[in-house]
Amino acid sequence: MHLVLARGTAGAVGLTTVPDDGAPPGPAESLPAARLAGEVGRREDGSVRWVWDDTNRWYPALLTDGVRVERAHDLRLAHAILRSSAFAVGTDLARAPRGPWDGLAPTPPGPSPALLAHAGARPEALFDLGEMTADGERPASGGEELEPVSELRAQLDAVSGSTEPGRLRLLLAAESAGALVAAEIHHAGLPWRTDVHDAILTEALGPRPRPGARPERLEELVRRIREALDAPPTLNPDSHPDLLKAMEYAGVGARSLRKWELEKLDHPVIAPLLEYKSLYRLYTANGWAWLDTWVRDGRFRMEYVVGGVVTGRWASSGGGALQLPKNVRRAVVADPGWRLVVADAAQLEPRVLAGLARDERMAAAGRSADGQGTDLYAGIVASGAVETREHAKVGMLGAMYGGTTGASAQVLPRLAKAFPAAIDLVERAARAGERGEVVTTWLGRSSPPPGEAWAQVQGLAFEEGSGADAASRARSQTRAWGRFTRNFVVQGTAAEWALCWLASIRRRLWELGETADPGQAPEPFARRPHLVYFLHDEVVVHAPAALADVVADEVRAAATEAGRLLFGSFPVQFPLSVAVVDSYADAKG
DNA sequence: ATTGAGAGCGCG
DNA sequence: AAAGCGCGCTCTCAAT
Repeated sequence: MHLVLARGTAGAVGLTTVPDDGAPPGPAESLPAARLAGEVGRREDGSVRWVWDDTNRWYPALLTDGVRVERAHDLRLAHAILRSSAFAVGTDLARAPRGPWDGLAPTPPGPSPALLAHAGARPEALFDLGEMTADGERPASGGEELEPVSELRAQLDAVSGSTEPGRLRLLLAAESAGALVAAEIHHAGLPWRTDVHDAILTEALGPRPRPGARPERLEELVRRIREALDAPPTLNPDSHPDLLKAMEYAGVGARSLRKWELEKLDHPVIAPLLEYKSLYRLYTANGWAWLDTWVRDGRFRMEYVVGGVVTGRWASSGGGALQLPKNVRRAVVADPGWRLVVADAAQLEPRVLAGLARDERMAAAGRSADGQGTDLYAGIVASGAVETREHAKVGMLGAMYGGTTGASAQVLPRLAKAFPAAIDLVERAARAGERGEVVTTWLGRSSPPPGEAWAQVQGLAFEEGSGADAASRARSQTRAWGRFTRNFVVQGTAAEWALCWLASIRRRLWELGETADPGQAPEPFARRPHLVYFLHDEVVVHAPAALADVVADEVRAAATEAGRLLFGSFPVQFPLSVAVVDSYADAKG
């Protein structure tokens, strides 16, 4: 059963029951926003699916009131998928003209709407629609109203009228579960020890400088750089043109300032410069300013953007949540009496490719009798396809990314011979992209069409009297789009596996129940293990110490479940490396 | 003052 | 070793 939440008038909330069997919706009930959390908590029984326009518009307020829901349907996210899915092309939803549900901007997980509503501060602002769209069009803000009940009907019809209702149903459920997870991670926050982070910074950079000044260690390196280049004190190492000029004058012979280019050169400036760049990065991207901005009360509150990447991966906004450098992960420390369970999926993308392509031999290469799986690249070596693990790895990466040079291209023919189904699948995706066609993930997320600029460049190449450069530009653009679609099917399906994994972990953790003593985590997680981080193929669970080992087992079971959800009985395994640690840095990365 | 680009590096 | 996929962030510098 679906329970649809909608904005009512004067801060009221409308609640409508929509049966699963296509029967007409019940009458809309109206209740004051202040009573919403209580009402949701009362009706939540683990089987209802809560439907709302945007998870971040509703769920943070519920969490603040300690209410967690088991299942949701995020209409904004679902609409975006259904609108372009190749599985749903013939449906009314896909054929309808652009409407208020198209191009809705995600709501940031900001201050809690319910709290604002209680405080009486601009309650209508709680329901403001997002502003921008990719093409600059303004979606319905004001004029057109979002009508969640009829939109749900349209979406359910689109799913059942699609060519793959089962897969789309799973995709929408997984995407929405992901939205719940993202909101919960924001709510709980990643445990972050400011004192440890500060110690890391002080050790590397020296004490925190006064505003506008460079840290001691950086200042010292700048002196050495100027000295090695015989440059004046006006040389600004943060200005690339400035620095390159000085290096040219000193005869260093650098064509760029990229780390791996500099590493090939032999000159006294190289060592201090490389060290400067590395420390400068730490200082600017994850230094004291970052700490001030993003860590409050011992928690880093990430702002994930679910479905923010075309492939279906999550993006993030602010804080660089998906780029936490390894050297600051020491600051991620479990609360006293709690542990971190860190798990990452081993060789996720090639395994997903094996499932996608139904490549029995590649699946076998990553499989072990105990069901836990074995190193896929080692298995490829054992199959005799290539000589070394490194060859297997760069070969597979090249196949999935479209690499055309070096060792990766060299071993590709041998992989193609040993695993024809897998390699053929990515090659076909690449050729489809080169023709300007759309490709689709296993569960039904379709790639965007190439776009106007693409067609223009292609058109120019065939025009009368167009030069060789126009033709080569078109050719290189064609290949680039082929690499994109080649990767899209793999990366996108891996993202679907990860969503299913997350959803399963989330449900299993909740089912583990409560411990006796509350920890420092906010309700509803004070006595429960909960997700605190997600990074494409990796999760961190914050768990009461006594539950850490059983949590590790559940996370493994969830990976197996995700594999089954996507690929049924096809025998591809998804092994994890799991560590129970106090600090994130102690999990082997 | 604000905006957009390019360069570079962090993560998977 | 530094090609090939997807991102976000911070910096400088030129354009507005």
